[in-house]
Amino acid sequence: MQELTLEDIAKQAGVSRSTVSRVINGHPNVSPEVRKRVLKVIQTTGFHPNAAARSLASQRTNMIGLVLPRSVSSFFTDPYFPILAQGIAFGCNNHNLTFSLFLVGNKEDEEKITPRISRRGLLDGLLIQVGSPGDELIERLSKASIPSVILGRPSPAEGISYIDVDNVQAAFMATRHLINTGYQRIATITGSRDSTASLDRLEGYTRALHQANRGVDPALVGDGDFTEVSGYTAMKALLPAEPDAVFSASDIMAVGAIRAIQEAGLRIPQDIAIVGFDDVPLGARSTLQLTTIRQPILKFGIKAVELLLDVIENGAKPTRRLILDTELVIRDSCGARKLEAVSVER
Amino acid sequence: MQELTLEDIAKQAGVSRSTVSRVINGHPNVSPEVRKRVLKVIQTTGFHPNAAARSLASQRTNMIGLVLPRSVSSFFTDPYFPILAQGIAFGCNNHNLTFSLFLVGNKEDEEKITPRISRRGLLDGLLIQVGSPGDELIERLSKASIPSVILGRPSPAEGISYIDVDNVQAAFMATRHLINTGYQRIATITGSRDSTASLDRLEGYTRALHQANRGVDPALVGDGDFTEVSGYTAMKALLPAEPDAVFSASDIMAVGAIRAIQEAGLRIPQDIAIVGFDDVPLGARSTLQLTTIRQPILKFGIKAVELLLDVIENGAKPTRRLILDTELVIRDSCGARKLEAVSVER
DNA sequence: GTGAAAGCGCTAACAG
DNA sequence: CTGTTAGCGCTTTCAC
Repeated sequence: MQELTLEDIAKQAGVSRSTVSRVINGHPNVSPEVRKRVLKVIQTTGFHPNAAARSLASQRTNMIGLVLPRSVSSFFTDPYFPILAQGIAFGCNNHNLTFSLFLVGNKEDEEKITPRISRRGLLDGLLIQVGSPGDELIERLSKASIPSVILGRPSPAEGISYIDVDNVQAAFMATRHLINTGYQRIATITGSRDSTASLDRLEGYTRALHQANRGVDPALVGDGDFTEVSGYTAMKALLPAEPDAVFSASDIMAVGAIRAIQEAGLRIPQDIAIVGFDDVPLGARSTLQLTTIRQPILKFGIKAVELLLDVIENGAKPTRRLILDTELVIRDSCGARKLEAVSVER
Repeated sequence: MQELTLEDIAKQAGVSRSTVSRVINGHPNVSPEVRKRVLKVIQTTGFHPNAAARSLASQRTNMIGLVLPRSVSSFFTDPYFPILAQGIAFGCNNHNLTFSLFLVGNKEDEEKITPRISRRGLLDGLLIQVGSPGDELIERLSKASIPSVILGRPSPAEGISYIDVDNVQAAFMATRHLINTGYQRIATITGSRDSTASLDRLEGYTRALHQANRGVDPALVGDGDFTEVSGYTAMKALLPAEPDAVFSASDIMAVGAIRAIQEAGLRIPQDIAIVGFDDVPLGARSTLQLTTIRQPILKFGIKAVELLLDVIENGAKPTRRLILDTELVIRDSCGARKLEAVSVER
């Protein structure tokens, strides 16, 4: 019913189309009274400027996209992505952007989505989740010369703007905490080996051990892939090596590991301590309070939007790097609390 | 770099702009040879038509939005929504639609998002998740006269197109299964009482009981709100009434209930049987294999997109209703398997 | 401070 | 089957 245009509003307010455009876009150089008059007409008519026309004329769509490549199959399996999406949605709401989601399910989707995404006049910019190196999606998309920011550290990272958390430092903290708490045989469960996040976390683990003048015992390094079942399997394989503590590269894998530990009749943290990574809400996934590294996922999403906005507005060069800090959250599963209680008693 | 326009392609192919437009849009009335020639130029130049210009001229954006109202706070807590989002994304990929996500976080977001959504030239249509009746979002958006389909049964539903699963029938099946398996004191844990899904599930539970000539014992009806912790709390409150089976209106609440049951030192299904609803991947949330009602969530999303497309293309009237079927998935938690095994042994 | 006018890049009659 | 032409509804110089 309301097929109103700028022209209609202009007529009703007794001004020109340009003036209406100015007040809508908050430009200066409009006399207060005229502005008021126009605003009033807009209000009463419930007018909304046509988005397509505006995009066409201004060369800005105020839309950004989030691309989750095929290799990110855990979209609905790991709470990480929903939270991330929510953070991005918040960021978009803050800046009046529209948030569109591109889930690449299979090769076919990839073929279809790529041209759609790189079409000009659709998106102002792109947030791209790093996947496995096999995904040549990042390359392809960056060739499309659309402003973009990678979520996570890509490899190689030259000439690419990205946002990441300090995975090395985080894993270092987690492992050092285990060392300081007194554990001797500290194992780790890695994420997919082809992800930089996983590699960085392994690096942090290694560094902490080295700093304590210990070596990395291959028998204490279990291979996971960020899924819960992989955590379970890896832990089972680790058990014969008799670790007294485990640093898991994700909470979800930690949940799997916990199950393996409990099934073996061992107690946490008395027999084996465990530290996770992410601090996602596990709900009743386990009764145990998990000590973990808190990633600021929501903030990560919000910051990613802001970084992308910066790239959109000020150009892709120089490339930006934004590394967010993490935090060690000590709860029950690492055994440090009890230790503390004991020392207090002394 | 590639600021190509239709005109450029036309020039290079030695035809007019309209012809290029025709081949891009797959219109008939283009000679095969010309089509081939144009296609070739498009290919080599890597040309993509400008989306904004196309939207403006055709009055179609090929974008649809999913709106999750404020009352849906469980976006990252319940796997349901990520799976739904994935289904919608698939549907969009199938039809070359762009999928935008509107997460309404708070009242402020709502104020900001509503006008953005109802702006013409942005979205062709809207998928709106039902929330609690308090959300006047549906009303507001439907007033914006943008084609839309509600996800779930709204109340009232007059004049509104929606897609839903047959919650009454599903809950009926679940409860009847419990009855047939031989349980006498069958409890239920409801979802938020202001959601139609929850009300319908309670209705199905009631009907099954009535059909078996049993009444509903208020002491066996526990109030939840679709969160896991509410399932836990509701179950604790139910325990004194000594139920021998429980139908939980969601899997996530069932997980909470299971925890409560186990903490009370009771076994599942020997002491208390339990049936959930949704069939979402619970992972190691519980070691137990949960008998549940399978909702075709992915399909739900895909169908929703198709229904919306129908509304967009053929008008909002008559209003559409699409009700998808569910399925009872028998696993361990209901005790029927064992029963079966026993009867075989006889 | 305000209006006129020229596009933004495409689609879609309408001729031919 | 193909080209010409008129917009789609807005932003944005450029005069005044």
